[in-house]
This record gives sequence, C-alpha cells and structure tokens, in this order.
Amino acid sequence: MTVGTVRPGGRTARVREAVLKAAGDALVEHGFDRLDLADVARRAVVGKTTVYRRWGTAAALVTDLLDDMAATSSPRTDTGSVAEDLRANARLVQRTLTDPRQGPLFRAVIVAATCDARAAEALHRFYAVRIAEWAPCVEQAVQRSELPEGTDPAEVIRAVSAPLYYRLLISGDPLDEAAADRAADAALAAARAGTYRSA
Amino acid sequence: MTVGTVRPGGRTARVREAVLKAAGDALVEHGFDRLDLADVARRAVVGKTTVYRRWGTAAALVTDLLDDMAATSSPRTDTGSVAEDLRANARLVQRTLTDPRQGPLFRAVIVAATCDARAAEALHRFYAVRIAEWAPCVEQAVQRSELPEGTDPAEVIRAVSAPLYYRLLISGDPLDEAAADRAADAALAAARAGTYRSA
DNA sequence: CCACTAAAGGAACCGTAGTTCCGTTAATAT
DNA sequence: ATATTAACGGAACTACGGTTCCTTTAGTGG
Repeated sequence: MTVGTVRPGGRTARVREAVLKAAGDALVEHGFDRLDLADVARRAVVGKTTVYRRWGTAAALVTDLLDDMAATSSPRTDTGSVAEDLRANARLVQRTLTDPRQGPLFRAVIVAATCDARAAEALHRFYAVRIAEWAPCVEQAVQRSELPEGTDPAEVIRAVSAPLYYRLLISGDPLDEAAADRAADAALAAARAGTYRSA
Repeated sequence: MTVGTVRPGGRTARVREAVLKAAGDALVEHGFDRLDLADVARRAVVGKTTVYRRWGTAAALVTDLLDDMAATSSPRTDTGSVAEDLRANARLVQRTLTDPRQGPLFRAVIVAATCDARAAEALHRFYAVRIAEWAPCVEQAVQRSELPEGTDPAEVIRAVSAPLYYRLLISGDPLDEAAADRAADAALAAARAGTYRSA
C-alpha cells in the first residue's frame, strides 16, 4: 500500500454517518449555540478526539451536515396548476418548520449559517437545490401563459418561503396552514402582476 | 435611607448605557456566538463582575439591548401614496440590513432570539413597534379605497420585509435596491389582489 | 453634611470545552 | 495472508469563560 491513500470505505463512512446523525439529534435538543462536540461524540459512540480531528468546530460539523441534507432531496408535487403547486410547496415548508424535529434543526442550521461563512455557503447550496426542485412548476405556468413572460421561477419559489421564515425567525407569529396558504397566494398574485419578471 | 431602595440614578444608568453600547460594538465585531461578557466589560470600562451580576448571560444582555433599541423609534415617511410609502419602507429595511454596523447587529440579535426565549420576546416587541409605526400608511390606503376593505395593515408591512430577511439569513442573494423595490411591489400586488384581507 | 447600604470593582478560584500525546484498530495494496 | 499506515480512541492536560468572595465607591434619605 502506497503512502497518502485515503480510506473512505467501511469505518470512516460509518463514523461520519453516526456523527452526523448524533449532531442532528444534539442540534434538535440544544440548538447550535449549546452544541458540544464531546456530547456529539458520546451520542455517536465515537471518541471525541475523532470528532475534533475530522471536523474541528461546531460550524464545520454543521456545514458537513448541511451538505449531507442537500444530497437527500424530496420530490415535489406536480398537480398541473401553479396555484396548487405553490400551495403544496408552502404547506410543505410550513409543516417542515413546525415539525418537532425538523423545526429546531432548521433553526439551528440557520443560526450556524449566520455565525460561519462556510456554513452559510452550505445553507445557500441546500436551498439552491430545494428551489431548483420546485422551479419547474413556475416555468410550466409561464409556458402555459398562466404567468407573464420572463417571470423568474426561483424568485417566485423564494417568495413563497420568505413570509414563513420571517414568522419563524423574526415576528414569532403562528406558522399555521393559513399562513402557508396566504404566502402561496401572495407569491402567485405578485407573479401574475409581473413583479418577478427579470427583464 | 430605608432598606431595599433601588438606585437607578447616576452611576447605575451610566453603567447600563456604557455596557449596552459596548455590547452593541462587540456584537457587530464578533456576532452573538462569540460574545464574551468579560470583553464587553473591558470595552465599557466596567468590572466584569458587574456585567455578570446585572445581566448574567449573553442572551439577557441582548434582551436588554433590544428593549433599548425598541425605545428609540425612527419616524416613517408619509408620501401620501401606498406604493411610495411601501417602497420607502423596503429601502429603509434594505439599507439597515446592509449597513456596516446595523447589518451585523441585526443578524446578531436575530441569532440571540433563536437561542433564547426571552430574547425572542424582546425581538418580537421590537418588530411590533416598528410594524405599528408603518401600518398607518396601509390603513390610509384602505380608507382611500386603494386597497381592499379588511386588509390587515401589519401583514402588508411584514410582507415587505420578509423577502429581505430571507435574503439576509437564508438564500444569501444580494440585498440591493432592486430587491427592496421588488419586495415592495410584491407586497402591494398581493394586497391589491386581496391576499391580506383578514376576513 | 453624614450615615447607610446598593451597586461596582479586583482578584483568586473553578469547571468544562477543546487540545495533545501516544497506543490501538482496521482498511487497503500487494 | 500479510505488511503498511490511515484513522480511531482513551486519558491527561490546558486555557478560558464564568463564578465567588470580599473590599471599595458613591447614590440617597434624613
């Protein structure tokens, strides 16, 4: 065996999986600010030296977790109607953010992103993937002339999410289904009015 | 002098002012996660024991800072046109979030709010004040029948801010004047379409 | 102006997150 | 199979954020 060979197989992969899982659990329970790498190591049944050596900081660990989360994409619905699709997207986001596990996890990774530049990049990549997944339903609507020519699909999808994240992080207003439907309706109304034309 | 008298005058007030100012500076430079109360004490030229005794935790200090920030309200513009007023509001938020001092400060207090329940309440109070300040321009537009009867004024103002905070915290897309104008246009289009009617 | 004590300050102390050291385990090339 | 060494793990160590203890300063009522 030559010098400098990486060994991604078997143990290394198992350790990574266990640590990322444990990191997610810890983030859900304590949030990013109280994330203790020794605690993560304990949960993963792994030496804390290993966690410090491979990731080094809480932010780096969350960065890796985010890239892992981005890799597992969930398929969008396709009802054939923009209004329905946007509403489905809004409700998915709403359910995710109010989920007992996903909600705290998302808060935590968003906090991590505002604390660390690399984690921020990972978060942007994560959302770029999610937005690209849903953009086609807007593209199709433009082709069907349900929305104005030149409408920026990604911008419409982002517009659906924005009010929900605003409630989660800023205003603290209830994140219920009504809020989701309203967010979808608002994005659709603005899109129809031509607000998201790139030209 | 009787037992149990509080002494808010003179020194106590001076210390509070100096510490809050120092806390703001420290938050701008390091962010909430790297906020060190001993460092804040040093900047304020105050014993660190004093900071730990009066505030105790970084979150409590930020909570006090937020209540202090809420007390100083900035007057809104009143151009007589909803479109103009909403655009002015959007640009104010955009300029605030991209300001070299205010931007990092807002990120920091938002992070603090997601880490601590009391800080979150303080943040909600802060925004409630800001939103109440701007709501009248929407109310007037409803009275002038420029917007549908029953439109929730606060919801319209929140809709203007939401996409800008989304860019700041989630997507990382540029927070320029075009984004501000688009946010104002979208909120207005949705309001006109009746999305924000409370009924 | 004086007595009283709330509030501030300095310094020594403590607990724990993070590091270092070195021996052990197991992935991979031959 | 076996040798090689990447990667893991336990334990001792360190540094620093946070606490405790006691002294000093200065608001406030009389």
